[in-house]
Parts: sequence; C-alpha cells; structure tokens
Amino acid sequence: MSGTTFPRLNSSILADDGDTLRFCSTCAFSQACLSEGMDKSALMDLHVLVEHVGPLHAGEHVFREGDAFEAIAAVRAGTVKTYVADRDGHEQVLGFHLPGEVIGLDAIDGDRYPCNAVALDTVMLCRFSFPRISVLAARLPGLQQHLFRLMSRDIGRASLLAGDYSADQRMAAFLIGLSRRLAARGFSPDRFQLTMARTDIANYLRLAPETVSRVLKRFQQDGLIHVDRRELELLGRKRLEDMAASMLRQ
Amino acid sequence: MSGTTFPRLNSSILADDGDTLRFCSTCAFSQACLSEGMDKSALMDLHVLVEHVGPLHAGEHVFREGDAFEAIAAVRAGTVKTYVADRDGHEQVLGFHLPGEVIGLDAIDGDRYPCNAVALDTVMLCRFSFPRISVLAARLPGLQQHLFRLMSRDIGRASLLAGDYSADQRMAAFLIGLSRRLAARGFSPDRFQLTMARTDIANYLRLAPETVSRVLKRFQQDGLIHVDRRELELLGRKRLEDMAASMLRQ
DNA sequence: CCGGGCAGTTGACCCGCATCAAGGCGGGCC
DNA sequence: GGCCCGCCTTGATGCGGGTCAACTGCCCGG
Repeated sequence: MSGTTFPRLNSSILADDGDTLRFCSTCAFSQACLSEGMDKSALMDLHVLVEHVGPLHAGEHVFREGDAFEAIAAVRAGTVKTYVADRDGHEQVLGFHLPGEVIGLDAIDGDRYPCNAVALDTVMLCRFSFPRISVLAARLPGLQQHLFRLMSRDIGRASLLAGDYSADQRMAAFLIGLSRRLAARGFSPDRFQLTMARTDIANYLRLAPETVSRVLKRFQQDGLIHVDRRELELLGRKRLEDMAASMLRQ
Repeated sequence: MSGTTFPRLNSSILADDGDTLRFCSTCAFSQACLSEGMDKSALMDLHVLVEHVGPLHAGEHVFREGDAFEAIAAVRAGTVKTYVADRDGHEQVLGFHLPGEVIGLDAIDGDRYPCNAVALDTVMLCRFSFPRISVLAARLPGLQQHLFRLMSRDIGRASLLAGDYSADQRMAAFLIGLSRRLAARGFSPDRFQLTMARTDIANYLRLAPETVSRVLKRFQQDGLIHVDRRELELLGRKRLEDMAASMLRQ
C-alpha cells in the first residue's frame, strides 16, 4: 500500500482538461465531491484551491498540535497517523487515515490543530484552504453537504472506540474496519499491509503492545488470519465480522 | 436544573419583535448563532425554520435509532441522553446533552439517526429541519461556520472517552466537564444536579455502577465533593482538575 | 561478517475493576 | 401508613489484560 495511488481514480474523469486538472481528478477529495453530483464548473472551482503536497516520507509531519489551522487535507496515497501527546510525553493514537480520507476536520473549532499528523509511509496529500473551501461550499450545495457528511461520519466513528470491548473484539473490529475502508477505495479487502507499528495499533486500540501480539498470534492459530511481519491476510472474515459486530454496529 | 430555562438568555435580545421572536431569541441555538455576528434579518430567517418542541418528560424519546433523519435539535432546557443498544439489548450511553447543546449531528451522514435520544427530565427543544438549515447556511456564512464548528467540536469530544484512563480520572473529568459546560451556560459551576442515574454515568464512563458509587464515596471522604442523592457540590475543584487534566487536555 | 539497536514476542506476575451477591433507602401509590 | 420496586451502596471474589523482564529476529551500517 506504501505510496500507492488511489486505484479507482487512475482513469481520469476529465482527461481533456489538461495535465493539472487530470492530476487533480485523481485527488480523492475532488473525486468524492464529483461523485456527489458536482458539475464540471464546480470542479474547476475546487481545483483552483487545491494544493498538492508531498511526497512526505515516513516520520514527517503534516501538521503538529498547536499549529495554526488553515487547511484540511485529503490523503491521496499512503497512511497518516493522528495522535496527541499528554504532558508526560505519553502519546495517544487517534486514528489512521487511508487514501481518500480527510484529516484536519477536528481543527475547525479552535483555529489550531488539536493533534499531530504524521506520515507512516510515503504520503501524498491534497490540501484545501479551509476559509476558501467554506466560501465555495456556500455556492455549491453538493460540496457543503459533503463536508457536513464527512464531519458527521467522524463524530460517529470516534465514539466507536469508546466502548468497553475485549481485546479480541477490538482487534477484530480494527482488522475488519481496515479491510472495509481499503475495499471501498479499490484495494484488496483480504490481503493488505499493516502500515503502522504494533505499538501504534496497541495505542490506538487502548491495549498493551504485548496484548496485540498475543491476540494476533491466537487469531492466526485459530485460522482467522495469516500475519507475517506487516503483511496480513484475512482468512476467517465471517468469524471476525461476528466478533466485531457489536463494535462496528454494521 | 430540571426544566430550567437557559438563564443567560432570559433577557430577550429582540424583545421588540413580538412574542414569537422573543420566544425564539431564548432558543439556545439561535442565540449561539447570533453571538457569532449574525444580523437581525438572518435571525428572522433562522426563526422561520425553528420548531419548538416540548415539554418532553423523563423517559420520552426525542428520536430513536433508525428513525429517518430530517432535523437537528438544540436543547433549550433539561438533559437529553443519547445511547445505542447492541443486539443483546445492552445499552451504551454516548453522551448527555445540556441546554445550549445540539443533538443529531451524527445523523447527517446516513439519513437515519444512528442512536436514540431520550429525555432525562423535563426537556424543551428547538428543532431545525436539516435540509432547510443547510440551504440557509449557504446564504449565511456565519451559520455555516457555526455548524462546521459544532460538528468539529463533537469529533474532538468523542475521542476524549476513548483513552485508557483510571476510574478516578474518568469520574473527575466527567464532573469537571459537566461543571464547565454548565458554567458556560450561566449555571452554577460548583453546585448542580446529576440529572442522570448512576447506572447512566457508569455506562457513559465505561465503568460498573458499583465503581461509580465507590469512587464518588472516596471523593467525598477526601473532601473533593459533597454528594447527596443527585445533588452535587464541588469542593476541591483544583485537585479534580489536576486529576482530569490529561483527559480534558487543556 | 559482525555488532548494535529496535520492533516484536513470550512468559510470570499482579492489580484494577468487573462481577456476583446481599442489603439499605427513598419515593410513589393505593 | 405500609407496601413494593428501583436505585444505590457495600462487601467478597475472580479475571482480563497491564506491567516487568528477558529473549528473538530483522535491519542496517561498517
């Protein structure tokens, strides 16, 4: 998955509009807007305010907690991890953002980014100035609606992790969630890379790294998955989905 | 707090515009918009699409999971609890919504409410048709911005609970959080009612009800609070804030 | 080819909180 | 008043998963 571009978007929708626009049409975010019925002139408007960023390499930050907020960004390729660090330097992973997903929405209220965002592998981004996209959203109902939906989705997703679930449920939900999100973007749902370290997974799921290790091992013994290093294969999707059902709430 | 109206808004800002508008001006949501610099004609527009609901009594539902989504609502008085129930009927509390806070934002993505909302005491609401407020938001940048901010805030708030914190930290953060939110609305920050049952608090904090009981008792023994039934007084705000600091972050 | 370093794994132990099981205390209702 | 039914509290016990410590293996640089 490292550095891979959005597969579904490889065939440009607007190939006759020149290189830049073609490039833009491969941008996940523009695409997402398009798919909600945005017309061609609207896409031109959106194109004007998009800024392509990258490639960023593993460990480079997209933004840091406290930075002035001026833009949201769509991940075009790679994986971005968002996290906060409490006073004792103890970090807490908030999420992993795959191609086609948007980061920075939690910064709109407050003028400053409330978390850090770092590339886990080679990352390409589309940056959208928020003041400018707001103005545009007022003119384009489809865009406004899309922004509302994106934010609404994140509200629901965040409360997902808050439940008191067992280590097994959390891990199953994590794997199924990744699989579904990758599938929605055209990647294989059954074989993929864990682009993040075990400690990041553990931190995200609020488990100890040792527990992550043990659960993955047991899943493999039970024939649910096959893991080698960061390569993962889902073998017992059905059983994993059952395990995760109450967390993913379909 | 039961059934109490927003104290800060008792003095109508637009008293000369007749009864209906005066009534509306006591609506938390309109007020919140006003406070972001919305002009008077904009308020009139907003007024047209507001629908006052209530009083609802304890146990009555505002909406249920799966209901068609058509409106968001601002709590004007009372407390609303949102929750989901997983297949085994086991319920999970998502949040408590105080006067001035908005419910239904997590339903925008998906056309149906993803959770239940129930009144814990006597509740008054302002309903806003979402399709109509969207249209209005396109004309009123202040309103659009306000909606963005509200949603953004909820994204951050939801990930709050997801950390792995001790029972003490969770309870301290809960009390301080309530206190701050009440204070922001003009209620006393140091004496207030717990309008929700212990089991609801427990469920919300992902603790057992017994644990909630024990922690509250210990807090009282340590002179941090005084509790009697559902009446609560904060005595050691400073120490509670220290305890909650890493959860409330800032 | 060797050695250092870090991510990941494995095992032993232990602690916080859930769970189970009784009891107290209001508060509503006839 | 007297009853009952939830809500809440209190005590005893057990388990899931955190913590600590040691080991393995992969990667990389020299």
